Amino acid sequence: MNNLLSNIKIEVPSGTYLKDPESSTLGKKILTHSIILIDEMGFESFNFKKLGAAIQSNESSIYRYFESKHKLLVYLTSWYWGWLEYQLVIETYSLTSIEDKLKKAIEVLTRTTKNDNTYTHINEVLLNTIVINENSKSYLTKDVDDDNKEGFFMPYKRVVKRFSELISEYQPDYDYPLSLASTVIQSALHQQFVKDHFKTISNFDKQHTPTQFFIDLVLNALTYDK
Amino acid sequence: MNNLLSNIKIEVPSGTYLKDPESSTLGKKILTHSIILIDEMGFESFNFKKLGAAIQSNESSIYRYFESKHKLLVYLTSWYWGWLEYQLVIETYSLTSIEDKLKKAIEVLTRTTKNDNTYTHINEVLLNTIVINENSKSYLTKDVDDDNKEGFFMPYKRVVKRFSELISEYQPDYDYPLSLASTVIQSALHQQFVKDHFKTISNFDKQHTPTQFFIDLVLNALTYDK
DNA sequence: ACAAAATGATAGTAACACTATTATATTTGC
DNA sequence: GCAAATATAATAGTGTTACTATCATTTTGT
Repeated sequence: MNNLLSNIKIEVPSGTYLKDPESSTLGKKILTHSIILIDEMGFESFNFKKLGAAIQSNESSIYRYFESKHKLLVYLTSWYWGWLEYQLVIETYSLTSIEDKLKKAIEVLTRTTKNDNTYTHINEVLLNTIVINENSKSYLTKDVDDDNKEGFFMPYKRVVKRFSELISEYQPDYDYPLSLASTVIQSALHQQFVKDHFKTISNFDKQHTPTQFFIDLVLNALTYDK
Repeated sequence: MNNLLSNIKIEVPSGTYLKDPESSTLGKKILTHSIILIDEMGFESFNFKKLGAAIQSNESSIYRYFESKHKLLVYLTSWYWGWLEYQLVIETYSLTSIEDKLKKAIEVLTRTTKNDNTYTHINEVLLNTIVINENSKSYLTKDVDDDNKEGFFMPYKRVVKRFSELISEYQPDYDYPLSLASTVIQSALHQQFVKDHFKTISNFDKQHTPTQFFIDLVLNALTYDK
Protein backbone atom coordinates (compact mmCIF):
# COMPACT_ATOMS: atom_id res chain seq x y z
CA MET A 1 0.00 0.00 0.00
CA ASN A 2 1.01 3.60 -0.44
CA ASN A 3 1.27 6.12 2.35
CA LEU A 4 -1.44 8.50 1.19
CA LEU A 5 -3.57 7.05 3.93
CA SER A 6 -0.89 6.60 6.51
CA ASN A 7 -2.88 8.27 9.25
CA ILE A 8 -5.71 5.72 9.18
CA LYS A 9 -5.72 3.89 12.48
CA ILE A 10 -7.17 0.38 12.57
CA GLU A 11 -9.88 0.28 15.19
CA VAL A 12 -9.75 -2.55 17.69
CA PRO A 13 -12.51 -3.34 20.25
CA SER A 14 -11.66 -1.23 23.30
CA GLY A 15 -12.41 -3.99 25.80
CA THR A 16 -9.44 -5.99 24.56
CA TYR A 17 -6.87 -3.66 26.12
CA LEU A 18 -6.46 -1.75 29.40
CA LYS A 19 -4.31 0.95 27.88
CA ASP A 20 -4.14 1.58 24.15
CA PRO A 21 -0.88 0.00 22.98
CA GLU A 22 -0.78 2.35 19.98
CA SER A 23 -0.48 5.29 22.40
CA SER A 24 3.11 4.68 23.51
CA THR A 25 6.45 3.31 22.39
CA LEU A 26 6.27 0.51 24.93
CA GLY A 27 2.78 -0.40 23.71
CA LYS A 28 3.98 -0.58 20.12
CA LYS A 29 6.97 -2.67 21.16
CA ILE A 30 4.55 -5.06 22.86
CA LEU A 31 2.62 -5.42 19.61
CA THR A 32 5.69 -5.80 17.41
CA HIS A 33 7.37 -8.41 19.56
CA SER A 34 4.31 -10.34 20.66
CA ILE A 35 3.67 -10.99 16.97
CA ILE A 36 7.23 -12.17 16.47
CA LEU A 37 7.22 -14.35 19.58
CA ILE A 38 3.80 -15.93 19.06
CA ASP A 39 4.76 -16.72 15.48
CA GLU A 40 8.04 -18.26 16.65
CA MET A 41 6.90 -20.33 19.61
CA GLY A 42 3.13 -20.64 19.23
CA PHE A 43 0.50 -19.14 21.50
CA GLU A 44 0.69 -21.88 24.15
CA SER A 45 4.41 -21.42 24.80
CA PHE A 46 4.22 -17.66 24.62
CA ASN A 47 3.88 -15.68 27.85
CA PHE A 48 4.35 -12.15 29.17
CA LYS A 49 7.55 -13.04 31.00
CA LYS A 50 9.21 -14.09 27.74
CA LEU A 51 7.79 -11.06 25.99
CA GLY A 52 9.18 -8.83 28.73
CA ALA A 53 12.61 -10.36 28.26
CA ALA A 54 12.41 -9.89 24.48
CA ILE A 55 11.66 -6.19 24.73
CA GLN A 56 13.86 -5.56 27.80
CA SER A 57 10.83 -4.56 29.74
CA ASN A 58 8.99 -6.02 32.68
CA GLU A 59 6.17 -8.54 32.80
CA SER A 60 4.24 -6.23 35.12
CA SER A 61 4.43 -3.38 32.62
CA ILE A 62 2.85 -5.53 29.92
CA TYR A 63 -0.04 -6.31 32.25
CA ARG A 64 -0.79 -2.58 32.30
CA TYR A 65 -1.68 -2.86 28.61
CA PHE A 66 -3.34 -6.26 28.42
CA GLU A 67 -5.04 -8.01 31.28
CA SER A 68 -4.32 -11.47 29.86
CA LYS A 69 -2.55 -13.14 27.02
CA HIS A 70 -5.94 -14.20 25.71
CA LYS A 71 -6.99 -10.56 25.33
CA LEU A 72 -3.73 -9.79 23.58
CA LEU A 73 -4.52 -12.55 21.09
CA VAL A 74 -8.00 -11.12 20.60
CA TYR A 75 -6.43 -7.69 20.08
CA LEU A 76 -4.03 -8.99 17.44
CA THR A 77 -6.61 -11.01 15.53
CA SER A 78 -9.07 -8.10 15.68
CA TRP A 79 -6.43 -5.80 14.32
CA TYR A 80 -5.88 -8.27 11.48
CA TRP A 81 -9.58 -8.40 10.58
CA GLY A 82 -9.83 -4.62 10.82
CA TRP A 83 -6.87 -4.28 8.52
CA LEU A 84 -8.28 -6.87 6.12
CA GLU A 85 -11.62 -5.08 6.03
CA TYR A 86 -9.79 -1.95 5.08
CA GLN A 87 -7.93 -3.73 2.28
CA LEU A 88 -11.23 -5.17 1.11
CA VAL A 89 -12.88 -1.77 0.95
CA ILE A 90 -10.10 0.16 -0.75
CA GLU A 91 -9.32 -2.54 -3.29
CA THR A 92 -12.91 -3.04 -4.42
CA TYR A 93 -14.14 0.54 -4.08
CA SER A 94 -13.13 1.88 -7.45
CA LEU A 95 -14.24 -1.14 -9.47
CA THR A 96 -17.47 -0.68 -11.37
CA SER A 97 -18.50 -4.19 -12.41
CA ILE A 98 -19.93 -6.22 -9.58
CA GLU A 99 -18.29 -9.37 -10.91
CA ASP A 100 -14.91 -7.63 -10.76
CA LYS A 101 -15.66 -6.47 -7.23
CA LEU A 102 -16.58 -9.97 -6.15
CA LYS A 103 -13.48 -11.48 -7.71
CA LYS A 104 -11.25 -8.83 -6.20
CA ALA A 105 -12.84 -9.42 -2.80
CA ILE A 106 -12.10 -13.14 -3.02
CA GLU A 107 -8.56 -12.33 -4.03
CA VAL A 108 -8.06 -10.03 -1.03
CA LEU A 109 -9.51 -12.62 1.33
CA THR A 110 -7.64 -15.65 0.03
CA ARG A 111 -4.30 -14.41 -1.28
CA THR A 112 -0.93 -14.63 0.43
CA THR A 113 -0.52 -11.60 2.67
CA LYS A 114 2.05 -8.95 1.76
CA ASN A 115 3.49 -6.43 4.18
CA ASP A 116 1.81 -3.05 4.39
CA ASN A 117 4.35 -0.35 5.20
CA THR A 118 1.69 1.94 6.59
CA TYR A 119 1.92 0.22 9.96
CA THR A 120 5.58 -0.02 10.79
CA HIS A 121 5.17 -1.70 14.16
CA ILE A 122 3.05 -4.55 12.74
CA ASN A 123 4.37 -7.25 10.45
CA GLU A 124 1.28 -8.27 8.53
CA VAL A 125 2.87 -11.38 7.05
CA LEU A 126 3.69 -12.78 10.49
CA LEU A 127 0.33 -11.64 11.80
CA ASN A 128 -1.34 -13.56 8.99
CA THR A 129 0.46 -16.75 10.00
CA ILE A 130 -0.65 -16.13 13.58
CA VAL A 131 -4.22 -15.78 12.38
CA ILE A 132 -3.88 -19.04 10.44
CA ASN A 133 -2.51 -20.90 13.45
CA GLU A 134 -4.18 -19.23 16.42
CA ASN A 135 -7.29 -17.36 15.32
CA SER A 136 -9.73 -20.09 16.26
CA LYS A 137 -8.30 -20.16 19.79
CA SER A 138 -9.59 -16.63 20.27
CA TYR A 139 -13.21 -17.82 20.07
CA LEU A 140 -13.13 -21.55 20.81
CA THR A 141 -13.39 -20.92 24.54
CA LYS A 142 -16.06 -21.18 27.20
CA ASP A 143 -16.23 -17.35 27.27
CA VAL A 144 -17.14 -16.86 23.59
CA ASP A 145 -20.59 -15.58 24.31
CA ASP A 146 -19.37 -13.04 26.87
CA ASP A 147 -16.53 -11.93 24.62
CA ASN A 148 -18.93 -11.70 21.71
CA LYS A 149 -21.29 -9.48 23.71
CA GLU A 150 -18.35 -7.20 24.41
CA GLY A 151 -17.88 -6.86 20.67
CA PHE A 152 -14.54 -8.64 20.47
CA PHE A 153 -15.46 -10.40 17.24
CA MET A 154 -17.05 -7.46 15.45
CA PRO A 155 -14.06 -6.88 13.17
CA TYR A 156 -14.22 -10.49 11.97
CA LYS A 157 -17.98 -10.38 11.59
CA ARG A 158 -17.76 -7.10 9.68
CA VAL A 159 -15.48 -8.69 7.11
CA VAL A 160 -17.94 -11.56 6.70
CA LYS A 161 -20.85 -9.13 6.34
CA ARG A 162 -19.12 -6.92 3.80
CA PHE A 163 -18.19 -9.90 1.68
CA SER A 164 -21.70 -11.33 1.96
CA GLU A 165 -23.09 -8.01 0.72
CA LEU A 166 -21.01 -8.30 -2.43
CA ILE A 167 -22.31 -11.84 -2.85
CA SER A 168 -25.91 -10.66 -2.50
CA GLU A 169 -25.32 -7.81 -4.87
CA TYR A 170 -23.97 -10.21 -7.47
CA GLN A 171 -26.76 -12.71 -6.93
CA PRO A 172 -29.71 -11.33 -4.89
CA ASP A 173 -31.58 -14.65 -4.97
CA TYR A 174 -28.89 -16.65 -3.25
CA ASP A 175 -30.07 -18.02 0.10
CA TYR A 176 -26.77 -18.34 1.92
CA PRO A 177 -24.66 -15.22 1.41
CA LEU A 178 -23.38 -15.09 4.99
CA SER A 179 -22.67 -18.80 5.16
CA LEU A 180 -20.83 -18.71 1.86
CA ALA A 181 -18.85 -15.68 3.00
CA SER A 182 -17.78 -17.22 6.29
CA THR A 183 -17.01 -20.52 4.56
CA VAL A 184 -14.62 -18.81 2.15
CA ILE A 185 -12.93 -16.67 4.81
CA GLN A 186 -12.56 -19.47 7.30
CA SER A 187 -11.58 -22.09 4.76
CA ALA A 188 -8.96 -19.81 3.20
CA LEU A 189 -7.13 -19.88 6.54
CA HIS A 190 -7.59 -23.62 6.94
CA GLN A 191 -6.34 -24.32 3.41
CA GLN A 192 -3.14 -22.42 4.12
CA PHE A 193 -2.59 -24.61 7.15
CA VAL A 194 -3.37 -27.79 5.23
CA LYS A 195 -0.98 -26.81 2.47
CA ASP A 196 1.83 -26.42 5.01
CA HIS A 197 1.16 -29.39 7.28
CA PHE A 198 -1.16 -31.93 5.65
CA LYS A 199 0.19 -31.83 2.10
CA THR A 200 -1.46 -35.11 1.10
CA ILE A 201 -4.88 -33.53 1.30
CA SER A 202 -4.04 -30.35 -0.59
CA ASN A 203 -4.35 -29.62 -4.31
CA PHE A 204 -2.47 -26.34 -4.29
CA ASP A 205 0.77 -25.67 -6.09
CA LYS A 206 2.21 -22.93 -8.31
CA GLN A 207 -0.48 -23.40 -10.95
CA HIS A 208 -3.38 -23.97 -8.58
CA THR A 209 -3.92 -21.29 -5.97
CA PRO A 210 -6.48 -20.96 -3.21
CA THR A 211 -7.66 -17.75 -4.86
CA GLN A 212 -8.48 -19.58 -8.11
CA PHE A 213 -10.17 -22.39 -6.21
CA PHE A 214 -12.38 -19.98 -4.26
CA ILE A 215 -13.23 -17.82 -7.27
CA ASP A 216 -14.44 -20.94 -9.09
CA LEU A 217 -16.32 -22.11 -6.05
CA VAL A 218 -18.14 -18.84 -5.41
CA LEU A 219 -18.92 -18.00 -9.02
CA ASN A 220 -20.30 -21.46 -9.68
CA ALA A 221 -22.35 -21.32 -6.50
CA LEU A 222 -23.90 -18.05 -7.67
CA THR A 223 -24.32 -18.79 -11.35
CA TYR A 224 -27.57 -20.61 -11.92
CA ASP A 225 -27.87 -20.34 -15.69
CA LYS A 226 -24.62 -19.98 -17.50
CA MET B 1 -27.32 -47.78 13.25
CA ASN B 2 -28.37 -51.34 13.88
CA ASN B 3 -26.35 -53.85 15.83
CA LEU B 4 -25.60 -56.26 13.03
CA LEU B 5 -22.13 -54.79 13.01
CA SER B 6 -21.71 -54.36 16.72
CA ASN B 7 -18.32 -55.99 16.78
CA ILE B 8 -16.67 -53.44 14.52
CA LYS B 9 -14.06 -51.60 16.56
CA ILE B 10 -13.12 -48.10 15.46
CA GLU B 11 -9.37 -47.99 14.96
CA VAL B 12 -7.49 -45.17 16.59
CA PRO B 13 -3.78 -44.38 15.99
CA SER B 14 -1.90 -46.46 18.55
CA GLY B 15 0.53 -43.71 19.51
CA THR B 16 -2.28 -41.70 21.07
CA TYR B 17 -2.63 -44.03 24.05
CA LEU B 18 -0.29 -45.93 26.38
CA LYS B 19 -2.80 -48.64 27.14
CA ASP B 20 -5.83 -49.27 24.95
CA PRO B 21 -8.77 -47.70 26.81
CA GLU B 22 -11.18 -50.05 25.05
CA SER B 23 -9.47 -52.99 26.77
CA SER B 24 -10.79 -52.40 30.30
CA THR B 25 -13.73 -51.03 32.24
CA LEU B 26 -11.63 -48.23 33.66
CA GLY B 27 -10.46 -47.33 30.16
CA LYS B 28 -14.02 -47.15 28.90
CA LYS B 29 -15.05 -45.05 31.88
CA ILE B 30 -12.23 -42.67 31.03
CA LEU B 31 -13.61 -42.31 27.51
CA THR B 32 -17.24 -41.94 28.58
CA HIS B 33 -16.58 -39.34 31.24
CA SER B 34 -13.84 -37.40 29.50
CA ILE B 35 -16.35 -36.75 26.72
CA ILE B 36 -18.96 -35.58 29.22
CA LEU B 37 -16.51 -33.38 31.13
CA ILE B 38 -14.81 -31.81 28.11
CA ASP B 39 -18.23 -31.03 26.67
CA GLU B 40 -19.34 -29.49 29.97
CA MET B 41 -16.32 -27.41 30.90
CA GLY B 42 -14.28 -27.09 27.69
CA PHE B 43 -10.88 -28.58 27.03
CA GLU B 44 -8.90 -25.84 28.81
CA SER B 45 -10.68 -26.30 32.14
CA PHE B 46 -10.71 -30.06 31.87
CA ASN B 47 -7.94 -32.03 33.59
CA PHE B 48 -7.18 -35.55 34.77
CA LYS B 49 -7.73 -34.69 38.42
CA LYS B 50 -11.32 -33.65 37.73
CA LEU B 51 -11.80 -36.68 35.51
CA GLY B 52 -10.47 -38.92 38.30
CA ALA B 53 -12.97 -37.41 40.72
CA ALA B 54 -15.82 -37.88 38.23
CA ILE B 55 -15.14 -41.59 37.78
CA GLN B 56 -14.05 -42.20 41.40
CA SER B 57 -10.65 -43.20 40.21
CA ASN B 58 -7.21 -41.71 40.55
CA GLU B 59 -5.40 -39.16 38.43
CA SER B 60 -2.37 -41.44 38.32
CA SER B 61 -4.43 -44.31 36.94
CA ILE B 62 -5.62 -42.17 34.04
CA TYR B 63 -2.01 -41.35 33.19
CA ARG B 64 -1.50 -45.10 32.66
CA TYR B 65 -3.86 -44.82 29.67
CA PHE B 66 -3.00 -41.42 28.25
CA GLU B 67 0.30 -39.65 28.69
CA SER B 68 -1.28 -36.20 28.38
CA LYS B 69 -4.63 -34.55 28.01
CA HIS B 70 -3.56 -33.48 24.54
CA LYS B 71 -3.20 -37.12 23.48
CA LEU B 72 -6.59 -37.91 24.97
CA LEU B 73 -8.07 -35.15 22.81
CA VAL B 74 -6.31 -36.58 19.76
CA TYR B 75 -7.68 -40.01 20.68
CA LEU B 76 -11.24 -38.73 20.96
CA THR B 77 -11.16 -36.71 17.74
CA SER B 78 -9.51 -39.61 15.89
CA TRP B 79 -12.22 -41.91 17.14
CA TYR B 80 -14.79 -39.45 15.82
CA TRP B 81 -13.22 -39.32 12.35
CA GLY B 82 -12.87 -43.10 12.30
CA TRP B 83 -16.50 -43.44 13.22
CA LEU B 84 -17.53 -40.85 10.63
CA GLU B 85 -15.54 -42.64 7.93
CA TYR B 86 -17.42 -45.78 8.79
CA GLN B 87 -20.78 -43.99 8.53
CA LEU B 88 -19.66 -42.56 5.20
CA VAL B 89 -18.77 -45.96 3.82
CA ILE B 90 -21.82 -47.89 4.93
CA GLU B 91 -24.31 -45.20 4.00
CA THR B 92 -22.98 -44.69 0.48
CA TYR B 93 -21.95 -48.27 -0.30
CA SER B 94 -25.23 -49.61 -1.57
CA LEU B 95 -26.12 -46.58 -3.69
CA THR B 96 -25.64 -47.05 -7.41
CA SER B 97 -25.83 -43.55 -8.85
CA ILE B 98 -22.71 -41.50 -8.24
CA GLU B 99 -24.77 -38.36 -7.76
CA ASP B 100 -26.73 -40.10 -5.00
CA LYS B 101 -23.48 -41.26 -3.41
CA LEU B 102 -22.07 -37.75 -3.47
CA LYS B 103 -25.22 -36.25 -2.01
CA LYS B 104 -25.41 -38.89 0.69
CA ALA B 105 -21.76 -38.31 1.55
CA ILE B 106 -22.38 -34.59 1.98
CA GLU B 107 -25.37 -35.41 4.14
CA VAL B 108 -23.31 -37.70 6.39
CA LEU B 109 -20.55 -35.10 6.71
CA THR B 110 -22.74 -32.08 7.39
CA ARG B 111 -25.82 -33.31 9.22
CA THR B 112 -26.56 -33.10 12.92
CA THR B 113 -25.03 -36.13 14.62
CA LYS B 114 -27.34 -38.79 16.06
CA ASN B 115 -26.30 -41.31 18.68
CA ASP B 116 -25.10 -44.69 17.51
CA ASN B 117 -26.03 -47.40 20.00
CA THR B 118 -23.28 -49.69 18.77
CA TYR B 119 -20.77 -47.96 21.02
CA THR B 120 -22.37 -47.73 24.43
CA HIS B 121 -19.46 -46.03 26.15
CA ILE B 122 -19.27 -43.19 23.61
CA ASN B 123 -21.91 -40.50 23.25
CA GLU B 124 -21.51 -39.47 19.62
CA VAL B 125 -23.67 -36.37 19.99
CA LEU B 126 -21.48 -34.98 22.75
CA LEU B 127 -18.37 -36.10 20.90
CA ASN B 128 -19.56 -34.18 17.86
CA THR B 129 -19.89 -30.99 19.90
CA ILE B 130 -16.38 -31.60 21.24
CA VAL B 131 -15.13 -31.94 17.68
CA ILE B 132 -16.88 -28.67 16.76
CA ASN B 133 -15.34 -26.82 19.71
CA GLU B 134 -11.97 -28.48 20.22
CA ASN B 135 -10.92 -30.37 17.08
CA SER B 136 -8.67 -27.62 15.74
CA LYS B 137 -6.77 -27.55 19.04
CA SER B 138 -5.60 -31.08 18.32
CA TYR B 139 -3.53 -29.90 15.35
CA LEU B 140 -3.00 -26.16 15.87
CA THR B 141 0.10 -26.79 17.96
CA LYS B 142 3.86 -26.52 17.50
CA ASP B 143 3.99 -30.34 17.43
CA VAL B 144 1.68 -30.84 14.43
CA ASP B 145 4.37 -32.12 12.15
CA ASP B 146 5.64 -34.66 14.69
CA ASP B 147 2.11 -35.76 15.54
CA ASN B 148 1.31 -35.99 11.85
CA LYS B 149 4.36 -38.21 11.23
CA GLU B 150 3.09 -40.50 13.96
CA GLY B 151 -0.16 -40.84 12.02
CA PHE B 152 -2.37 -39.07 14.54
CA PHE B 153 -4.36 -37.32 11.84
CA MET B 154 -4.77 -40.25 9.48
CA PRO B 155 -8.42 -40.83 10.42
CA TYR B 156 -9.26 -37.23 9.55
CA LYS B 157 -7.24 -37.33 6.35
CA ARG B 158 -8.88 -40.61 5.36
CA VAL B 159 -12.32 -39.04 5.57
CA VAL B 160 -11.13 -36.16 3.38
CA LYS B 161 -9.61 -38.59 0.88
CA ARG B 162 -12.68 -40.80 0.66
CA PHE B 163 -14.92 -37.83 0.10
CA SER B 164 -12.54 -36.40 -2.51
CA GLU B 165 -12.65 -39.71 -4.36
CA LEU B 166 -16.41 -39.43 -4.67
CA ILE B 167 -15.94 -35.88 -5.94
CA SER B 168 -13.45 -37.06 -8.57
CA GLU B 169 -15.69 -39.94 -9.56
CA TYR B 170 -18.56 -37.52 -10.10
CA GLN B 171 -16.40 -35.01 -11.97
CA PRO B 172 -12.99 -36.40 -13.02
CA ASP B 173 -11.91 -33.06 -14.56
CA TYR B 174 -12.20 -31.08 -11.36
CA ASP B 175 -8.85 -29.70 -10.22
CA TYR B 176 -9.45 -29.37 -6.49
CA PRO B 177 -11.15 -32.52 -5.17
CA LEU B 178 -9.10 -32.64 -1.95
CA SER B 179 -9.42 -28.93 -1.29
CA LEU B 180 -13.15 -29.02 -1.87
CA ALA B 181 -13.48 -32.06 0.38
CA SER B 182 -11.56 -30.51 3.25
CA THR B 183 -13.37 -27.22 2.81
CA VAL B 184 -16.76 -28.92 3.19
CA ILE B 185 -15.71 -31.06 6.16
CA GLN B 186 -13.99 -28.26 7.99
CA SER B 187 -16.58 -25.64 7.21
CA ALA B 188 -19.43 -27.92 8.30
CA LEU B 189 -17.93 -27.85 11.79
CA HIS B 190 -17.33 -24.12 11.68
CA GLN B 191 -20.87 -23.40 10.48
CA GLN B 192 -22.29 -25.31 13.45
CA PHE B 193 -20.24 -23.12 15.74
CA VAL B 194 -21.27 -19.92 13.94
CA LYS B 195 -24.93 -20.91 14.13
CA ASP B 196 -24.65 -21.30 17.92
CA HIS B 197 -22.44 -18.32 18.78
CA PHE B 198 -22.32 -15.79 15.94
CA LYS B 199 -25.95 -15.87 14.82
CA THR B 200 -25.70 -12.61 12.90
CA ILE B 201 -23.43 -14.19 10.33
CA SER B 202 -25.43 -17.38 9.83
CA ASN B 203 -28.17 -18.11 7.30
CA PHE B 204 -29.31 -21.38 8.78
CA ASP B 205 -32.76 -22.05 10.22
CA LYS B 206 -35.39 -24.81 9.99
CA GLN B 207 -35.78 -24.32 6.24
CA HIS B 208 -32.13 -23.76 5.42
CA THR B 209 -29.76 -26.44 6.62
CA PRO B 210 -26.00 -26.77 6.29
CA THR B 211 -26.57 -29.98 4.33
CA GLN B 212 -28.63 -28.16 1.70
CA PHE B 213 -26.08 -25.34 1.53
CA PHE B 214 -23.19 -27.74 0.99
CA ILE B 215 -25.03 -29.91 -1.53
CA ASP B 216 -25.72 -26.78 -3.60
CA LEU B 217 -22.16 -25.61 -3.21
CA VAL B 218 -20.55 -28.89 -4.24
CA LEU B 219 -22.90 -29.74 -7.09
CA ASN B 220 -22.54 -26.26 -8.58
CA ALA B 221 -18.79 -26.41 -8.23
CA LEU B 222 -18.75 -29.68 -10.16
CA THR B 223 -21.39 -28.92 -12.78
CA TYR B 224 -19.81 -27.09 -15.66
CA ASP B 225 -22.59 -27.30 -18.25
CA LYS B 226 -26.02 -27.54 -16.86
C1' DA C 1 -2.19 -69.83 46.56
C1' DC C 2 0.82 -66.88 44.40
C1' DA C 3 2.88 -63.87 41.11
C1' DA C 4 1.98 -60.46 38.00
C1' DA C 5 -0.60 -56.80 36.55
C1' DA C 6 -3.69 -53.05 37.42
C1' DT C 7 -5.15 -49.50 40.23
C1' DG C 8 -4.87 -46.18 44.08
C1' DA C 9 -2.78 -42.85 47.32
C1' DT C 10 0.35 -39.45 48.32
C1' DA C 11 3.86 -36.24 47.54
C1' DG C 12 6.43 -33.42 44.80
C1' DT C 13 7.97 -30.23 40.83
C1' DA C 14 8.57 -26.72 37.44
C1' DA C 15 6.07 -23.68 34.95
C1' DC C 16 2.15 -20.70 34.24
C1' DA C 17 -0.86 -16.81 34.52
C1' DC C 18 -1.51 -13.77 37.06
C1' DT C 19 -1.81 -10.12 41.51
C1' DA C 20 0.08 -7.00 44.85
C1' DT C 21 3.27 -3.90 46.48
C1' DT C 22 6.86 -0.88 46.45
C1' DA C 23 10.50 1.57 44.02
C1' DT C 24 12.29 4.28 40.36
C1' DA C 25 12.17 6.70 36.16
C1' DT C 26 9.94 9.93 32.97
C1' DT C 27 6.71 13.27 31.60
C1' DT C 28 3.71 17.18 32.37
C1' DG C 29 1.82 21.36 34.16
C1' DC C 30 2.88 25.61 36.01
C1' DG D 1 13.17 24.45 37.33
C1' DC D 2 10.52 21.71 40.18
C1' DA D 3 6.88 19.23 42.19
C1' DA D 4 3.14 16.28 41.12
C1' DA D 5 1.41 12.96 38.27
C1' DT D 6 2.11 9.20 35.46
C1' DA D 7 4.59 5.37 33.47
C1' DT D 8 7.59 1.75 34.02
C1' DA D 9 10.43 -1.59 36.67
C1' DA D 10 11.55 -4.83 40.29
C1' DT D 11 10.41 -8.22 43.37
C1' DA D 12 7.69 -11.35 45.72
C1' DG D 13 3.92 -14.11 46.17
C1' DT D 14 -0.40 -17.17 44.98
C1' DG D 15 -3.19 -20.77 43.39
C1' DT D 16 -3.37 -23.88 39.65
C1' DT D 17 -1.83 -26.88 36.10
C1' DA D 18 0.15 -30.80 34.00
C1' DC D 19 2.49 -33.74 34.96
C1' DT D 20 6.35 -37.41 37.47
C1' DA D 21 7.85 -40.53 41.00
C1' DT D 22 7.24 -43.73 44.49
C1' DC D 23 5.07 -46.92 47.11
C1' DA D 24 0.88 -49.38 48.71
C1' DT D 25 -3.10 -52.05 47.77
C1' DT D 26 -6.29 -54.64 45.04
C1' DT D 27 -7.51 -57.62 41.23
C1' DT D 28 -6.62 -61.20 37.95
C1' DG D 29 -4.86 -65.32 35.78
C1' DT D 30 -3.17 -69.88 36.42
